[in-house]
Amino acid sequence: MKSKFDINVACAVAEIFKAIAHPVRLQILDTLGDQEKCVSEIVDEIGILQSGVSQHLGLMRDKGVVSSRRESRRVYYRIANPNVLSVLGCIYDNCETIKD
Amino acid sequence: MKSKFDINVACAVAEIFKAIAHPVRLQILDTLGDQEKCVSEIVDEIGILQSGVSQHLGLMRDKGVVSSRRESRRVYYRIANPNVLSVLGCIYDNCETIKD
DNA sequence: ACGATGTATACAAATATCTGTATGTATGAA
DNA sequence: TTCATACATACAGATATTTGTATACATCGT
Repeated sequence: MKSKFDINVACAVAEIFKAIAHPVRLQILDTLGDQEKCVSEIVDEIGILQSGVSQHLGLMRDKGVVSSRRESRRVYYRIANPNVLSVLGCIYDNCETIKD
Repeated sequence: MKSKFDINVACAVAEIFKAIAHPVRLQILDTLGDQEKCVSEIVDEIGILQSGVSQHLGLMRDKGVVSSRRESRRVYYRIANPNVLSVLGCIYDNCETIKD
């Protein structure tokens, strides 16, 4: 049986996974959950440089993982791709086993 | 609310995701599903060089994503981490939307 | 207009990943 | 032992990712 994935679909899915597959980005997505947060809130919670957070957010926005809206001086981000929330749900459900 | 993930857990989870986040490795995992296949079967189905398949399998084995057993000349691989199957299930369930 | 705050981006050095070529190792058959 | 099959690995050039520093841009208050 051939793969259900052709190479194009595999590449598209891999792009999503690559956008998630980084410790800082996982922490950002985790702190976002189904909420909306601005960059400075995320910076406070993750504890890395603002430029780094912006870069990671920009990368995820380019891949369609998060979306943003500006409200006055602040830019609010949220998880845009519902599949990402599903996948994160799988992680939480299995977090203990994934850790090991 | 601080992240449920500390940096160590985030790194561990990211390692799993990095092991998955590649077009060829996604195709390998897809063709494996819950079955066991030997390297040459995978090579036939994915259509890339044997050395490449072995390298990707080795990487995933190092990360605990797949496991292997030798039977005479052949080495059979299967998905070892049940979380990976869960996550792949999420992808399949949402494949149409992920593609876009 | 000016300064302060909040966010984004350019750049570069360090590091990691990917992939083809060549070769090595393990097993079984003759 | 020798050969063929099946798989693994070493190596290296190409490419991509990561991260800090510096700076640019956007918005608001005065």
